[in-house]
Amino acid sequence: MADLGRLTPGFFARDTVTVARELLGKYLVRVLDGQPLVLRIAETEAYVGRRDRACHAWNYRRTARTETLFAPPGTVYIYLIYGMYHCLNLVTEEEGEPAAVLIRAGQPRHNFDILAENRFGRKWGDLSPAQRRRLCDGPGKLCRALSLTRAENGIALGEALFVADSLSALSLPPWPGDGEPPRIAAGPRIGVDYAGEDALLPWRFTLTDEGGKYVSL
DNA sequence: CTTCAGATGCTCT
DNA sequence: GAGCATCTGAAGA
Repeated sequence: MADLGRLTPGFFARDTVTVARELLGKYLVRVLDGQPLVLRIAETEAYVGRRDRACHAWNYRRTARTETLFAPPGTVYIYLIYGMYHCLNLVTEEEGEPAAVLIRAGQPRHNFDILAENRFGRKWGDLSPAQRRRLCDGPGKLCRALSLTRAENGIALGEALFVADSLSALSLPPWPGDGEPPRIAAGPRIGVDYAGEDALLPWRFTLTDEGGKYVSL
């Protein structure tokens, strides 16, 4: 029953903007030392190399870094940004089409103490309300809380990291409000001014329900 | 609540 | 050598 409810490569082998929208409300699971750290995905962005100047692999640009974007759908793409933070992406479309969804924010759902330790070096109970609210409300913070680095770049979704459809698929109790159909807003992506006209594409998606408190900036 | 400077190192020109 | 799909802490409104 463990694999039921996990998103498969087929989910990711589709239009990237659609995948970015549909990942909202799904559960990102990071398994660390046998413990599942669980976030409800609250903010995503689509990057499409074929046509998108904001994408590292724009116009099929192939370098050591972008090589992962050409991998099969469901591959994990993690890169270092500003010398000290990491960004988590999930590769989409057919193999050879360089595209991915950036996971920008999530709401803590399970193993709060480990998430808090990874990010602040303290347990959940010792965090201020502001720290709790901001635990995973940005791509760098999310990677820190989940202990994801370039060590995980290029792996396939599987044992160490995967996306689940529901909490029940993880044998976790329901979370109040998570059962409702997600309300979604779209807007321009963050920090891509260098991309010219493509910076205006409404390819950033956020939850606007309770999850709206957990999206970046 | 807001703005702002500085951190820090990899990637590509 | 320039720039980057970011974050933090300090200072002010």
